[in-house]
Amino acid sequence: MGKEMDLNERELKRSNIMNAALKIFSKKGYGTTALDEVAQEAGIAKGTLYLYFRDKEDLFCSTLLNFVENLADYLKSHINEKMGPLEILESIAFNELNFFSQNKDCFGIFQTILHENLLFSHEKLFTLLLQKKRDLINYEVQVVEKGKKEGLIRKDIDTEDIVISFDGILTNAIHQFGSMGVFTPPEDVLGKTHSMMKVLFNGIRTG
Amino acid sequence: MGKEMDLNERELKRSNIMNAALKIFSKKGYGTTALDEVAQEAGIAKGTLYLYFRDKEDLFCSTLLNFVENLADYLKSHINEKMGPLEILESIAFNELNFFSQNKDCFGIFQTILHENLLFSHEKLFTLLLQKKRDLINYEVQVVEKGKKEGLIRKDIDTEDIVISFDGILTNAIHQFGSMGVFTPPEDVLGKTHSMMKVLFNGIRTG
Amino acid sequence: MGKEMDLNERELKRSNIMNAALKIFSKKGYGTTALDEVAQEAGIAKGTLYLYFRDKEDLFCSTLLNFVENLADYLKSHINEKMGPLEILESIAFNELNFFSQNKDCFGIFQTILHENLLFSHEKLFTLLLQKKRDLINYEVQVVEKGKKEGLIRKDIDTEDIVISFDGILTNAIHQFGSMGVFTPPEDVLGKTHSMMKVLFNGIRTG
Amino acid sequence: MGKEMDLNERELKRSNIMNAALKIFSKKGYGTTALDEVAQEAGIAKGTLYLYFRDKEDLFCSTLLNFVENLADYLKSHINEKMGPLEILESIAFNELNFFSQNKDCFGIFQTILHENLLFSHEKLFTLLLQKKRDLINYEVQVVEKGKKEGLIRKDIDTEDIVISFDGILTNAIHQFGSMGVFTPPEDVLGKTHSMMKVLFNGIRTG
DNA sequence: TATGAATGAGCTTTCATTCAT
DNA sequence: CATGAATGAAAGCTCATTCAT
Repeated sequence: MGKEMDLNERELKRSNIMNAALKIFSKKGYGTTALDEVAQEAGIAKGTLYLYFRDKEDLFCSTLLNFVENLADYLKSHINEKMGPLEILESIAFNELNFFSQNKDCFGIFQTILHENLLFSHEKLFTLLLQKKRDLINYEVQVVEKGKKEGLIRKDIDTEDIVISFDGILTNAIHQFGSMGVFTPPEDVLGKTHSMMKVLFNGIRTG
Repeated sequence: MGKEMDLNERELKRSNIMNAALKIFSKKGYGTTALDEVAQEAGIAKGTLYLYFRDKEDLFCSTLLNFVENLADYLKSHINEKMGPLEILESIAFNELNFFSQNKDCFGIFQTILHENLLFSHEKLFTLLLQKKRDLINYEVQVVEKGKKEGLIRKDIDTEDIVISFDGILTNAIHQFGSMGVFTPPEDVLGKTHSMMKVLFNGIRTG
Repeated sequence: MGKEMDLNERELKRSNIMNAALKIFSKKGYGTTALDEVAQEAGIAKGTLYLYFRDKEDLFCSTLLNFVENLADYLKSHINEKMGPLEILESIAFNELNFFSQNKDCFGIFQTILHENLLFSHEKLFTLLLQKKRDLINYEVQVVEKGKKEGLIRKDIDTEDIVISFDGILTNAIHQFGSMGVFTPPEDVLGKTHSMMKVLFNGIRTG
Repeated sequence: MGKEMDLNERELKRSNIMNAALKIFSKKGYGTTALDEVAQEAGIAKGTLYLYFRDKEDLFCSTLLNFVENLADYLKSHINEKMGPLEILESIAFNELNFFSQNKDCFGIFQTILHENLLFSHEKLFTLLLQKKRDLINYEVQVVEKGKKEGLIRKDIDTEDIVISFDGILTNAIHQFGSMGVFTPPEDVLGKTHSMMKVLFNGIRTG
């Protein structure tokens, strides 16, 4: 009956759906989420989901992939060549905290990414998702290595351990933004970031 | 089987089921886990589950509660009064890493605890579970406070931030033990722990 | 099917399902009826039932309510203001017998209404159902009272006893229409009704 | 290990179980009754039921059969050869009302007998049950026929219709004793019986 | 005999997916 | 393209029945 859809328009609608899906998957996890609810959140009919995504798994993986890409782009956009390694780590921390404090709906997605990933072990899309996650980590590894070379970061700790620590601190801090965290969410993200980075950079031990 | 069951025997069977459930829930999360699989893992019939647990939610919450209690007990059993605050943190880190490296099936349960908790907001058992988690964190808060009083820990970082960092580092490290971790599991947990704690205690910045 | 459904169409489909349900519930009672069979009788998939009814109990109560309403409407449509009390009772008897002789599937529903009502004591729908039943009985009470005032009905018997007798005779007669009745179904309902009413109106004693 | 059970003792235990079963089946109907509850009511283990009854159906039919036999025996024990037909009908009515007013638990069993009978169409036991019911009705038929011969009962009404009316009035009256009847249970059964029989014997029409 | 833990078939219910409109 | 009613496979849960003790 009608016109074919503009490619951009299609991409826009996909994006709209993924935003809704991100919200619901974040809140409920994969297995517990009903597509009914995603459709409702997106303001479309359930059947329409299948015009844009092959199936639930495709929607899930696409949503996560999209999210990780958005996050990575956001983080990269705040980094420039003139920054030193420590500055870069601080920037990543600040902007990641900032990103999530502005999108509180998504705080649960990290757990989903980490946890439900075994479900789809053999899917291309999932491999791609894992790759994206790895990319971010690899980038952090390079930054730390560079810091070591420049004599800014201790060489007696495995780069691997440093990155794990950095990511762990960040992830856990983000999680505290969620509704059921033990501590209250920070009013100023900047102060929080400094505090966190002080732990990482200077340790907690005195003298 | 027949004849009334010994209370201990009943507790033993409950425990057996919870071990199976822990494994499956850890791997799949709550929503995606089918009780069929739990029953099979436990070597019992599906209906038998309902002799020991009211429903799926009860099984889930009981399993998590039991797990957290076991972990807390394990950690406490390795702490004594003579240890200083830093030693205690190191002990918690070492033994928690150790616990999970010996129970690799369970590495996913942390995400489940953190993430799927919104599902059952109004259940007593779940409240209890949250309480247990909080207990552990509160204990860590006390240790850090004591460290500050004794002049061992910097007073210019919020205790809250320190605990978040400590837990984040640990949680993320544990997660790397899981099968799809970015890094390979460490052969010696002791070395890993020292490395992690070095980051926390001394920071990553040089001189 | 697609596109929003007409309200009348929805009501029609609900009605179709309730007709099937009436048949099966009548034959088997509540507890013994499997929704599989209802779906099959209605010519739809099992899942479709849940698009029109919340659950089995809702289907059951709705079906009974619908049935009682239909019966009441049918009976009322044959009564007019010019009829005397005895004529009205005879009309109710005749048309109720007639209704069931034309819908033999439903002869068992009375027992279901009477018997399984304790199951759902606290449901709104069920309260409504009881109310409908009561309405019919209250109407009969009024008719008998009017008959007494007009000097057509003996005043030395409790109205309550008269109504119980009237309903009992009718109910039992209807039940004889069922497949395992002791007596064979009457060929002419009119004759049967006269015979029944003769018992009620004139008693069985001679002279 | 032990003695064989005395036949009377066995019969006693069967009877105990059937009493419990009668209570529960009366309240819930066949399909909705769980044997757990019957066992609990009888104060025995669930498995023990199977030492006395082949299966649920056997328990159900045996219980009904036993009940009908008990009722019939009770009714017969109050009839003697000197009584006239009308006296006999009145005796049946009085004693049946009396029986149920003393065993209010059982008021629901009539519906169960009438309704759920189609379930077991091909069972010997069920045939037997139907036979017992028929026996009672046949006896009433004979009494009415005798009444007609003696000129006490109108010959212009089918015996069949008279018996249906008699049973219907009784059944419905008994049902009013149950908790959800529209009318309140009578304090004196004797008065109630007279009232009911007045309807049957003399009709409700004046002059 | 009596027990009650264990079983698993079968039922209720949910929800990803399809397809006629 | 969009819809949402319909589907049916699969999941949670119940309970009649069995059997080791």
